Amino acid sequence: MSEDREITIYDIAKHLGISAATVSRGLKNNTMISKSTRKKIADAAKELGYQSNTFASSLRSKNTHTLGVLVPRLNSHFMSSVLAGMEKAASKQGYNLIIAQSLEDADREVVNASTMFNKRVDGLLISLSANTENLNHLDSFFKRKIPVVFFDRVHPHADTTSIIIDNYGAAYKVTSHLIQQGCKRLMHLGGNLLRDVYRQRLEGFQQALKDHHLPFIEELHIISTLSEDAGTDAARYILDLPVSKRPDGVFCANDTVAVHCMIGLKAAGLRIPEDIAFAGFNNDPISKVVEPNLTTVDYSGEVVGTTAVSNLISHLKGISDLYMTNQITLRSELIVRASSAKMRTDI
Amino acid sequence: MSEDREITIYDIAKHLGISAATVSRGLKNNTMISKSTRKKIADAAKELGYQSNTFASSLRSKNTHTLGVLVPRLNSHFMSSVLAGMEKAASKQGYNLIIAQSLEDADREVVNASTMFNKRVDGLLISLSANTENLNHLDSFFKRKIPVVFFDRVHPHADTTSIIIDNYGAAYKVTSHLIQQGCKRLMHLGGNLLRDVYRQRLEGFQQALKDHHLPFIEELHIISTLSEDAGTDAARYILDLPVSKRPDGVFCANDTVAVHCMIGLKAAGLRIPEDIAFAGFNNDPISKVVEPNLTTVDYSGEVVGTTAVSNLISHLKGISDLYMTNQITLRSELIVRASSAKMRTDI
DNA sequence: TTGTATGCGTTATCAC
DNA sequence: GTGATAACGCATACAA
Repeated sequence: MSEDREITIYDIAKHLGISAATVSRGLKNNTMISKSTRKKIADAAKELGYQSNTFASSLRSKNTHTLGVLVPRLNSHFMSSVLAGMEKAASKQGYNLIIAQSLEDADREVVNASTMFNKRVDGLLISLSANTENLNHLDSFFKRKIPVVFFDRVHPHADTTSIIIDNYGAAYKVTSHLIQQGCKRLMHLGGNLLRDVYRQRLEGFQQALKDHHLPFIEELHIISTLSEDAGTDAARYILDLPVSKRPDGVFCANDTVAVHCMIGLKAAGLRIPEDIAFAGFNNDPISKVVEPNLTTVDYSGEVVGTTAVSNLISHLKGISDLYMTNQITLRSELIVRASSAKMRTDI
Repeated sequence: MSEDREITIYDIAKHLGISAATVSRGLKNNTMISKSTRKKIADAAKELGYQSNTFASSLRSKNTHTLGVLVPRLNSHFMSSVLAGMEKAASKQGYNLIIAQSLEDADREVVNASTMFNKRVDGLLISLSANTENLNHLDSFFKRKIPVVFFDRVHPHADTTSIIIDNYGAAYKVTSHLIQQGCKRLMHLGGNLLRDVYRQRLEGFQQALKDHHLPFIEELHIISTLSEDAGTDAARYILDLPVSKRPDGVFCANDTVAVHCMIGLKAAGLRIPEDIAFAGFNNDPISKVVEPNLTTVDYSGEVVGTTAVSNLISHLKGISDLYMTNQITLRSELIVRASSAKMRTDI
């Protein structure tokens, strides 16, 4: 009974004895069309089971109401919060998300960017892979003035907006806090320095040391992927150090590496924070579960996501200024928990 | 200098003095076209900065190489693993993902399904919202024979494949394990029974009780959203019970609720597993962090994702059988950890 | 191996 | 308010 042919506005037009143009307008609630015909059109559409064809529309109207999202990995707590925020904000405004991950591989990022362009996304949201070195793969976007918004793993570029937090300041604050708790030999478990986020966390750490006249000890600076295994490895590294060379406080660039380092040390009988204090970054759910609870930096992935999308869409709609805002710095907050409440050792 | 007009196959054709049809074929490496012209076309494309327009192509060829993904929430550890797996499998086969979340709201799910259809996704991957009651919103897909694959939160339907694990069996095993550890008053912290996953976990729990001649105690059956707060609430509920009425073992439908219930009880001085043993579900990262580590059921979200996508795509490509496989049950495994290693109380 | 002609479903433009 | 028509960029049936 049901033809396999697609039902089009022409079918509705024929059904009602009006033109396809009118149907097209009516379906979009164009006020030019009389209220009564609009109603007739809507009814006929429902009756015939009409479902608009988005890309026929896109082809003609030149916009897709689709945003491309390019992330290093989908499956981290932070990133999935960001995506949740993005999806929420986008769908509220009638936009869809097409999502791809680079898996920290710059080549894959290049391919994905090209796919996004071919799908003619109205805008691109991107957090760079660990080893992306330039933005050549985004040139098509820049040339065609398709707005690009960076978030988290950003890269300075004139024509874009970046959504970030003050990584430097937060790291400075965390480190100063550890120092105030009595730490004198501080360690840093950091991420890839090619990415600003991790570089700035390192720099904030270093500056805090300097301001408090403490040394930056190369031996106590480890760069890793910040994974669970990296945390376990770091614990082993610490345990292998002569006791006198061990750190008495560790600032980690994320919570995962912090927690699994703590677990490794605890298993070896070290006390936290008495022997070694800890602080992480992200306020991941595990930070509230590990014992002692992990001091960390809280900032909302969801807000990062909604902010990025809102900014992009308002730019698309021409609501924003002529030029895009260049940088949006979101709030972050130091959350002090037991892992850094070091007992005073000088009594 | 750069026109704002899009560069099309016609531009390439003109540039080379050949027909657009040849260009179209050449770009897709059609072997009909001589190797030399193919090379010329590729070169010209690069030179002119050509970028194919996916939906002009889709309009004509009637497939989009895009899969729709509809999930209750993006930001859970399990779901983001699933999505990561899906994206990996899809991109490997040249497909893209367009992702939306229902936020556990059936109405939003209806809207999203319609959007997906309007975007003419080649297939749909869906995990149902907590309160979805029927599949009417998927009728357009069924009618047009657009393949739909359910995963996790599934719903039986003739024309679809479901990717699941044996929730009943896993729950039965977990519960039996708790009983073997000496638990006699078992509690269940479950999810919405409208969803098979949670219903089956309950049923496996109940059957294990029955088989071991233990009672199912209504008072010790709580249904919740399985959130952190739900865990905290459950702890309070348990603490408010007269000591003699408290459970000596708890089986939770996910790890989040388990862990936060444990934390609440520990804060009140209860010992785990001595006073109350615990088991969860999902093998979430927190299960390896909480003390004692949480006994749980492990199954890979990533495998769920890749399986769902592979199955869908092989169906699209006509590689699979004439009819879709109806149900695929993936492996799950009981992971015994300290939270259920109850001391024997009968010595 | 290549070219011609047409249509996919919609919207923009211009006319009435 | 509504209609006729062209155009969006590409792929395909058919012809050569």
